[in-house]
Amino acid sequence: MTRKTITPGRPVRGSTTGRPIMALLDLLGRRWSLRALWELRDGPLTFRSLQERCGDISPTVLNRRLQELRDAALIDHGDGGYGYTAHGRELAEHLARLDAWSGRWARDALR
Amino acid sequence: MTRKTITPGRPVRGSTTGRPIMALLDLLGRRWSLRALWELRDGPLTFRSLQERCGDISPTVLNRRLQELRDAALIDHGDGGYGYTAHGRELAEHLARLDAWSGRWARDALR
DNA sequence: ATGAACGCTACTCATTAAGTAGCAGTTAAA
DNA sequence: TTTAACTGCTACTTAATGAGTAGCGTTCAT
Repeated sequence: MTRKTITPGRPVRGSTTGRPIMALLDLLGRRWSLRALWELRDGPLTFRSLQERCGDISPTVLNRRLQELRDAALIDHGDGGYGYTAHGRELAEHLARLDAWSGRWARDALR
Repeated sequence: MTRKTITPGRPVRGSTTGRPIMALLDLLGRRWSLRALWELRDGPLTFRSLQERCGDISPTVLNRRLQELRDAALIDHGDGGYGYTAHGRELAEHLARLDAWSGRWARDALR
């Protein structure tokens, strides 16, 4: 099996430069990637409970995303299920800041 | 025409809570959303040059993403083409921080 | 009036995700 | 020692989304 792994340093959808940010935007721009990362914020989750928290996302896709995130060393699968790696935790902090920001965005950007 | 607009306060793919972060993750998790926002970082771009910078993405999809981002008040279309709104600029700052972070991630997360 | 740029829209075809079923492995209790 | 409930998946079919290409109706400068 040849997996479509996202690896910084290698070309990526719509970019041949291999700049890390491109790899990252490609990875996170896939359906459910961001959401899955977000749902792990309070600690590891099993495959099935993560699936449930993502609104009963199809296991096919969830599994694909999890493999990609694992290949990217953002999550791993250990005791308690899927959880952040050290780098994943750093990325999650960025998401937490986005969460705070999104409140303001929601309050006054629309209407 | 009924557009699939992402609006904080309204339910979204895989979530019925309407939390702003859910709307945001859904919006940004669509293909080319993040990339398009990223490519506007140095100033407004025309539809066609934005398309070019995204690796000749199909105009159909680009247009859809741009409409969504416009509806979300993250970009607008004025002199010089598509550019950030005030909120869009704030979001872009988050992306800039991700860019900085991704360098470290690339350096020591893989191999 | 011609050409070049603009922002699109309309198609067809390919890829991706959704949705549902179920399997093989582990654990723990009866 | 089978039963039950969990685990992480995989295999399918169908639906939705994106890719790819052509070209239209503007505006602008020549």
